[in-house]
This record gives sequence, structure tokens and C-alpha cells, in this order.
Amino acid sequence: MAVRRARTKDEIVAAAWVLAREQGLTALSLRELGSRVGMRAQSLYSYFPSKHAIYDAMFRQGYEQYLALDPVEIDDAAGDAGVRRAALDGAVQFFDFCTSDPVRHQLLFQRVVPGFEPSTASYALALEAYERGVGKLRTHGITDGAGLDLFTAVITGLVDQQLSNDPGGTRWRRLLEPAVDMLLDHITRRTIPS
Amino acid sequence: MAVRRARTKDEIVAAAWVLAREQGLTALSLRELGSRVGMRAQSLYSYFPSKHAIYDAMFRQGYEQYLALDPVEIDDAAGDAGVRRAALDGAVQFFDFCTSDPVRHQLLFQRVVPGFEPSTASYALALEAYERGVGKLRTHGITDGAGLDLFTAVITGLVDQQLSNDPGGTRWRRLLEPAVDMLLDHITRRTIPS
DNA sequence: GTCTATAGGGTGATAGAC
DNA sequence: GTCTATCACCCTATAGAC
Repeated sequence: MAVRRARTKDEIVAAAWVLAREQGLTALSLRELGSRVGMRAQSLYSYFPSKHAIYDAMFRQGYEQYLALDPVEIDDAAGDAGVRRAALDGAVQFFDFCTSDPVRHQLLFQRVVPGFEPSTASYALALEAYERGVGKLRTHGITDGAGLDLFTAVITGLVDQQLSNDPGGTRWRRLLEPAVDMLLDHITRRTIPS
Repeated sequence: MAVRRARTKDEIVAAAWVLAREQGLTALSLRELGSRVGMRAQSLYSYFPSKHAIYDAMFRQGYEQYLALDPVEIDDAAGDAGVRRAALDGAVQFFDFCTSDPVRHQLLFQRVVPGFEPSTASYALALEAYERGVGKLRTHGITDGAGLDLFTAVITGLVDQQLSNDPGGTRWRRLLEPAVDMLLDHITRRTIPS
């Protein structure tokens, strides 16, 4: 039955996440992974054609998890303040998604596994996630490409600093609100020239 | 002779960088590394007590390379514009340092090698590099801790986006100047409240 | 679909001869 | 300081029995 097969694949991917979090993403091994799901390593090949295919399933699942989060609401009646609020909510959601699982962050956003590149199908999900992140800004008057690039860079920068220098803390998370304010001030050019 | 020994160690570390750039940082192997310097893998243990010690030497060397760059000059007579200019110069220098060697960036700034943590001696260099990066800002009136954290986050964010999404290009490098302006505007509170 | 067996490697690390 | 030999594993992947 195809359902049973899909369930086993899910179980394998779930065990792969656990293992990757325990030993490191690049230290994942098929022997250990097989034993976690009660199989020999070789039997995993009935479910995935290669180790990279398992990484790809993890990559896909990571983006699916992000896309499954509740979309932030935007209060159109509140005008600029509504956009500002929505931008902050979206940034917080993304920040927490990233920092709550450093290994997932490594797989999804850093090129860490030698030789691994996501399949085009999985990469399409990554693009969809990006659209979700900045699309709302774009439909609310923030159309400047450089501004959007700056926005994504600032939020991911806060994530990276938090993970690298204060894992589990809030030193950079606290800066999300001033950062979003700063970005929107800048993008909408409400700054006094010197 | 101790000099000869140090030279051999340098040669090993140099070969390790080449190998890591070719195969990926986590794919580094002692056998291959040994053969690159005309040795068996086992002989490397005369120079380094473990593989992690080699990573540590690379880590140290990476920060030494950064610290060996010419310090940016600051034109005190130019006042705010001088600080602004120096901040941008420093940011560009750091950005180019990071993006010119993605593997070095991985080792120095991301936790990618399972089980590797820099020695306290090497980590002290990392702190020194941080001081170099933000110390000038601090001595020129930008003392706000959150402001400095935001500064580092934005610059590293631009680096990460450049490396992840446009390696070899300039899509995020171009944003350094507006980003530094935005940051200094924000930190020195020259923004119109909404 | 899972197994055993195996190919054809590879890994970091240690002991001891020279 | 480098070597050979070796330990004690590990690895991904394939073939073929059941």
C-alpha cells in the first residue's frame, strides 16, 4: 500500500532530523539512520535512491513547515502602521522559525553539505517561501527591489548573529522591532538628510 | 630546527585550505591532506595532535588574515561624515574578506564542522577581530550596545545573502552604502518619528 | 520490502621500526 | 620525523536470496 510506504518515508525523514540534530547535519550516516528505524542501512534504498535524496526530503519538509505556519494578518485599515505591524510579525515568525532549529537552518539556508544541492522541485518551495516572506511587503507599496533585498539581509543577519553568538538567548531577537522600524523608515525615505 | 617545523605546519595548513575549498570544509580528510604535502596521513600527527587541531590552526589563520588587513583610516576632522566614511570602509573591507573565501567564512563564522570548537587561544583572536570591527565606532560616539549589535547583524546579513543567493555577484554588496547610511541614521536618531 | 553478502572504498588514530 | 602495519571502525551503494 502506497500509504504505508509514505508513512515509512516520513518516519525515516523524522529520524534523520533527530540524528542530524544529535550528531551534526554533515555527520548523518545511513547505518545509524537505518538502525533508528529498525532497518539495515541498505533497506533505506527501497525508500530513497541515495543519501542526497534524504537530504532533499528534509530540505523540502523544512520549507513545508515554514509554509504551514499561519500567515501573518495585515490590517489594511491601519495604513502604514498596519504594514509596519505585519512586517514585524512576519519577521518575528521567520526569526523564531530559524532559531528554533539550528540544524534545519543550516540545511535550508546555508550550503553546508558537500555536494548537496536541492532538486528543482524542492527549490521551488524555497522560492515560494521567499515570496511569502516579502510578497506582502510588495503588495503594500514596498516595491523597491533593493529595499526588499536589504529587508531580507537584515532579518537573516539577526538570525545568524543570534545562532552564532547567543544560541538560545534573545540578544538579537530583541532588535527585531527597532530593525523593522529602521528598515521601513529607510525604505519609505522618512529620514532627515544630513 | 623549530623553524623548519613551523614551516611544515604552515604548508600543511595551506594545503588544508586548498583541499577544503575543493571538496568542502567537512569533507577534509587526513589521507588526502597528507598526500598533498608528500606524507602519509599518519605523519601529520607529528605536527598536529588531531584533525580538530588542524581546523583550529585554520581558524586561527583565518582571523590572523583579517587582522593583517590595513586598518581603515578615520578622518577626525570630517566629523560625522568622517565616521560615516570609516564605517563604510570597514564594512566593505569585512564584506570583501568574507565573500572572497566562502569556505573560510564557513569555518570562521558558522558552526559547520561537527564537534569542532575553536581553542580559547584561537577564539581570543576572534574577539580581537570583533573589537577591530566595532571598536572604531565605539570610540567615535557610537556606544549604544544594541546599535553595535544591529550594525554587525546588518553587515553579516548582507554577507550571508551574497554568499547564499548570488555568489560571485554584487547584488548585496551594492547595498553596503545605503545600509551603513541607514544604520548611522538610526543609531544617531536622525529619523522623523511617525 | 527486507535481508545477507559484498564491493570498493574511506575514516581517524596508534604502535613501533628505522 | 617518517615510515609500515594495523586497529577498529566507518562509508555509500549494489546484487541477489527470500
